[in-house]
Amino acid sequence: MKNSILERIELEMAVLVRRVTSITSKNKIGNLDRSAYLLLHQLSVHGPLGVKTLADNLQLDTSTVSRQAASLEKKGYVYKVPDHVDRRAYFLQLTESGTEDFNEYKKARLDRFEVLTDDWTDEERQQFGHLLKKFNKAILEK
Amino acid sequence: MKNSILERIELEMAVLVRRVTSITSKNKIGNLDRSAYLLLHQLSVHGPLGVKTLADNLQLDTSTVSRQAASLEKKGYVYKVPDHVDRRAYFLQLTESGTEDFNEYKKARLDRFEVLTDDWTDEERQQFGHLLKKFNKAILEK
DNA sequence: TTACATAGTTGTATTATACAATTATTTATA
DNA sequence: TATAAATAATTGTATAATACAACTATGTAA
Repeated sequence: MKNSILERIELEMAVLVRRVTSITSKNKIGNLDRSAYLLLHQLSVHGPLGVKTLADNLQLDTSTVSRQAASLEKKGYVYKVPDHVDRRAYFLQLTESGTEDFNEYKKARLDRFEVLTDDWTDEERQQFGHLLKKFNKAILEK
Repeated sequence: MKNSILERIELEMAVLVRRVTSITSKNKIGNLDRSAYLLLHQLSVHGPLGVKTLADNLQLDTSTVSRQAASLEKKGYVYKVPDHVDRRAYFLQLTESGTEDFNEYKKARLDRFEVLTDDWTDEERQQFGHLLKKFNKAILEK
């Protein structure tokens, strides 16, 4: 029945979040945690962005992003570029070392996922990626 | 290529954890948060368990579980049953109100997942549940 | 019987987060 | 155009979930 499928998804999702959280709280490769990673990911994909935009994209409060940004700035991973059009705002720009460490962290994550799915078929990996993306989109929109 | 599939999984997983965390930090149905939910889930599936076993199952520190248990006890969701074999330990037993609120919370979660996947095929839901489970198992074992 | 191990608790610290108040600036309105 | 409302970012404060370390009481092994 549909309901038992949902029950499985529901439970495994709770477990997943619990486990992944517990992994990422330990596995700090270099100086990056998951939050910082997602922020840098945004910058690496979209180029320089302001705190507001990042907060929207990451579904976080601006105060949270502001602190994350400050922390990344202190580590030399990003720097602030004034927005000459709107002088309240500025853009967070990835530094070279930020880019480097981001890539290193990403590589380490990929290696981890590679191991975790090394006995999966390509079809399964494909499906999993597809469904995760679909699910994330649903969360965002519904 | 295999690598781009992994990149998708890797990214969507980071996003998923971020989004789900942000949902569950707001959506406190009744008195339950995700941690408490998983603890009660353990009890509801396995029957009365001690702090140590719960901590192992949930991959948490015993101190963390101890506090969660204390908090659930204060809310009247569980109570402690002394273990007469090992007098250092006891079992956490679900109360009636604990069971009730657990079920209510679970129902609310299921409804949420129902909405999130209402335009999915049964096949997709099935696959998603299956792959999540497989992935969780991999995290635990690898 | 003494030493080591274990179940649980409590003290302390860290991290990620939100909300509220504040400052500086921009946009809209009267 | 002058003033009011909105907005970008920061900072103060609070909370929640977590870990590690120290401790107590009890159990197990040498």
